Amino acid sequence: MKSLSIKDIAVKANVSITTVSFIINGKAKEKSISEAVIEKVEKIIEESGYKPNQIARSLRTGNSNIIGLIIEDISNSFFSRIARLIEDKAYKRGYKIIYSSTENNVDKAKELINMFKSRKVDAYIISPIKGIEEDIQMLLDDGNPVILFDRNLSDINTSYVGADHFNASHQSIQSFIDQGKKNIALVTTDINVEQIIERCDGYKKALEDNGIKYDDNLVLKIHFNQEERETIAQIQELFENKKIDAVLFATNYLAISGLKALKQINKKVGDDLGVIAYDDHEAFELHTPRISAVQQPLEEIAETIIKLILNQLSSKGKSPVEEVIIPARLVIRD
Amino acid sequence: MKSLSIKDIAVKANVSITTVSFIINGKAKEKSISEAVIEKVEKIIEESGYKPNQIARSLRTGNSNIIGLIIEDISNSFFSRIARLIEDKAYKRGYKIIYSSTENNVDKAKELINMFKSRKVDAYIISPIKGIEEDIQMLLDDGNPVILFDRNLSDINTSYVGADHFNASHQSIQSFIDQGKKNIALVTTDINVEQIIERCDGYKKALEDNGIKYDDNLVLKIHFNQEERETIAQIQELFENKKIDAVLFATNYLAISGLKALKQINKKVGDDLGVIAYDDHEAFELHTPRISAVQQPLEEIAETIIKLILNQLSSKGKSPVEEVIIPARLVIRD
DNA sequence: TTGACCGACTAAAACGTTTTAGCATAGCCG
DNA sequence: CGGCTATGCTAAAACGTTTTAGTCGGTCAA
Repeated sequence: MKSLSIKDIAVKANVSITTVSFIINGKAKEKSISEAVIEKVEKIIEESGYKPNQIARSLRTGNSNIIGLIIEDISNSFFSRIARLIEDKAYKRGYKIIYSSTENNVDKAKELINMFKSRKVDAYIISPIKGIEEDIQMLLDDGNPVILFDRNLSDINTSYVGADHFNASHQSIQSFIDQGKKNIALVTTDINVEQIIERCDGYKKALEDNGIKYDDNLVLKIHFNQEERETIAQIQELFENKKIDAVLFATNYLAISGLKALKQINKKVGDDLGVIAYDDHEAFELHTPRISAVQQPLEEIAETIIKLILNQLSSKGKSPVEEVIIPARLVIRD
Repeated sequence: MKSLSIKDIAVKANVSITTVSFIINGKAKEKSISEAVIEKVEKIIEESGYKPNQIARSLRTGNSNIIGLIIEDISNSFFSRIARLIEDKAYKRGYKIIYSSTENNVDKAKELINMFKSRKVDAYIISPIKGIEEDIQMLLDDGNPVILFDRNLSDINTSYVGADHFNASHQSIQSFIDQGKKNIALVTTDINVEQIIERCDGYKKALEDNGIKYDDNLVLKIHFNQEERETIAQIQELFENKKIDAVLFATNYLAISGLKALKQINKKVGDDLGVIAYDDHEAFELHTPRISAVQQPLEEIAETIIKLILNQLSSKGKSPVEEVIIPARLVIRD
């Protein structure tokens, strides 16, 4: 069963395709189509359930009303929540989101960009990784709106929205120190992205500010794509061999693995062992004792991203590059 | 900067558009294009970084290589994990996923279907809700491949993939009874979807099979879109007013709210109060004590969905309708 | 020498829109 | 009455592909 085209409607209404198109696009008044014709055509459209073919429309107009969202991993709750918020807000403005996960793989990320490019998405929202600077620069050169979020790429001059990772991390460590902790570990990942680096820098700076010597042995860098089992083993090794009275996990999934690790070796979180996780997670509120976490203001981040994107989309010319750094909130629990 | 078109390539290579198209689509041999020309054109394509415009391609061929995925809520870990798996598998076969969340809203679901329809997606994967039967039937009538998952719609005759909710639920309750529990509560949602109904039916049947009378007062139906605060209050009320020694939560987010509720009123999960959650969640493994859960085989579900979709896409004719029910696994913890 | 066939390629239609440019007719002013 | 403007509409080009139905020369068998 072929679906209806604008032509079918035109024939049924006994008017030209042009007229139908004007009516569909709300230009009827402007183009001085008579009230009678407008009504007739609208009735026919209504009755027949005709929907314009977006593909043809996109081909003609050059825009797709689709925004491409490229993230690390949709199954990570930070990203899935952001995705949901962005989707929701975009949807309300008539845009659809088409997303994909890079899994921190440069090749996949490049492929995704190409895929989106050939699909002519109207704008790109990217949580980038090192190694795709060139591809992003090409998008910018072609005049596409691009917003980076969560992590910045210093070489790229485009708008960015993210939390203040440095200060959040600094503040977390400071809170440990204020509680009298001295041997503070950091469990982080080995992926080389700005937001992770800032978290490390905040850690170092806080130690330094308090006259505590930075000890490389207390920092564990976990390889990104490895099995959780291995991660757990490495964390256990760290805690068994070092004297540690507090730990900052640089991502929520590391914190989850870490808590599992501690549980298995029967190390209790509490007064003797402080834990803060970067990025909140439902599990933390529920854990006994409850785990403190750095909360990124997801709603605000999503809202800002959409705002910037829409600005760029409406002002055809170059919009100013904006970097929005949003404070994150350390939620101390128990 | 306009992006390149096939015409630019043709001009550069001094051949016709047709020839370039054949080469791009791997039909060069078949159409007897000479080796020399193939090489020349491929070189130019390579150098110029030309990518075919998928929109024009879709318009012409009528298919988009996009599969539409309609789910309840991408920020729910069950769905985000499934989405990730589906995306991954589809991607490997050259398909992209475009997804959207219905939030259990019939109007939004209908709109999404229309949106996907006008975008000419090649196939639909839908976790449906009551009230969109007609729309789905229209898709089927138009000859679109449609796979339902997670929940079935009895009125609709199309392929379905889901877990065996009835038995998983039955088994969960049976395990409570085997431990000597008598007053078993069920916390579920009020959305009227088959998979939830099956979970309730499993609950009832298990009680009946063991000669325990079904008590309506032990079943709490939570309104879907309400604030978590309210949910927690209702659950607390249930536990404060009834004698309950075990509870099955029909979804993972209800279990999370439930555990928070119990924690607040200082009711300890353990020997005196058994808890099982439907759908696993990282928080359960981490909880003290660890929470038992029904695990749906996500990997298998995703794989089956993709397999069915690809079958339908390749066999242009009507493929047989298949209902695949996959056993779920009750993981008893602690 | 002819006709059939083959190899190597191409012209042009078609997909379903949007949009530019223009065509009647009518009314109005001077 | 001639020229203008407004009203109400439409023809046709264009967007970038794929694909059908060729064309054009050459080779080979009869």
